[in-house]
Amino acid sequence: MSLKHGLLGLLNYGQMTGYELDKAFKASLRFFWQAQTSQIYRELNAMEQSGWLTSEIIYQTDKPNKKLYAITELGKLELQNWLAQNSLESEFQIRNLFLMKLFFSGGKDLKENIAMLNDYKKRCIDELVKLDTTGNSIEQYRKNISTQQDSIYWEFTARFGELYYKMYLEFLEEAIEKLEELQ
Amino acid sequence: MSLKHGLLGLLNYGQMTGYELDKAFKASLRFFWQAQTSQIYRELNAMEQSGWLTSEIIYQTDKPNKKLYAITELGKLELQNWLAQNSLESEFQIRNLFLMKLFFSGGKDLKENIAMLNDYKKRCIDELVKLDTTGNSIEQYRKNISTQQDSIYWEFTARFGELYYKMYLEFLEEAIEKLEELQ
DNA sequence: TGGGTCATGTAACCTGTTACATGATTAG
DNA sequence: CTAATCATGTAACAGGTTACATGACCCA
Repeated sequence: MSLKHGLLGLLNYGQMTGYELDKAFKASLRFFWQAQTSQIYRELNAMEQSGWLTSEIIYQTDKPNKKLYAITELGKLELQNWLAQNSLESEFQIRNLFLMKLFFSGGKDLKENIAMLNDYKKRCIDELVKLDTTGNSIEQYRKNISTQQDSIYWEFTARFGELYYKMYLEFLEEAIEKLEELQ
Repeated sequence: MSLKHGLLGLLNYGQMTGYELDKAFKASLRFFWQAQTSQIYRELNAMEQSGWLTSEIIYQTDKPNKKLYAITELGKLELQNWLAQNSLESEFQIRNLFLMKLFFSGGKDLKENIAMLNDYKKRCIDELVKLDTTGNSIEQYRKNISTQQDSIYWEFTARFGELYYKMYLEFLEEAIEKLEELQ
């Protein structure tokens, strides 16, 4: 359970509709968790049934009606509990398909592999550029949504992204170099 | 689909039973992918039905009978196809619950958060020690199972692990320092 | 008149997790 | 006598993915 807690975390900042949550999720949490729109609606339903949320339908004439969700006391408790317990094992695990592919790449020829690593390198640089942009958006959110206390933790996660992709880039460059030596 | 391809990759080195695959998976791929024993058996079944594998029952008197799997031509093709196409988007995504928790940690008090980061730091050091040990096991596998061509890619994935956890450690130390300044 | 935004979902499927079951042999 | 190793799974559930559906309003 993780998407549920991400949604709880967002709703703890204030009431939101599924549509808004979807956008907020994709704007702020997308770097370390991904969720389909359909999954978000499904989870919101389940969370309401668990008593973590309440909803209210807002009738609109010019736009489709919407369902505004609010976190309950039970939901807040659940969020606090989740935040308090650090489950080191599960949270430390990596799942990385690129590494799995790389592990089995001995069967392919060198040139193909060098090309592959160069593709990833380009992608890596893209990600670093994107992070530069989101640095500013944290500034904006900070003023609008939340207390200053939160923003330092948001910056931490952004910093992780920066360090991560820099490390990734370093790794790719090193690997490309080693493969080129074999040619 | 990823576990299936990991299993294909292992079976491409030679015939194995589900039990052996489970152990091989946990020995070599566990760093970047995790799988339950029950899931491995289930996937092997599905893969045989797809015609990627064939199986042969080995009758034993002193031990339980076993089912030896071998990769088919179709399976090899599937593996090669998977290796050839690099799907940058999905393979680049991170899923990290620790970061999600950190993102929402503004509500907790400083001391708790510093303690949490220190727990992760300890765990990080543990992982670095573990990787040091597996460095040797690659050496052993290299001689036994496969051609020398493969081993460079195995070393790459181990190197990624090293860089990753060093980066993680650096990140945690930096974050702890910043939080301690706020006290 | 075609595409984007607003807004909600359902259905089917695939993948991953948890808990449980069986039973012989062997090493400490 | 107890725990580990060998060896196979099943069942139920939780979580994630893909494809599809609806329909009004607004802007170019």
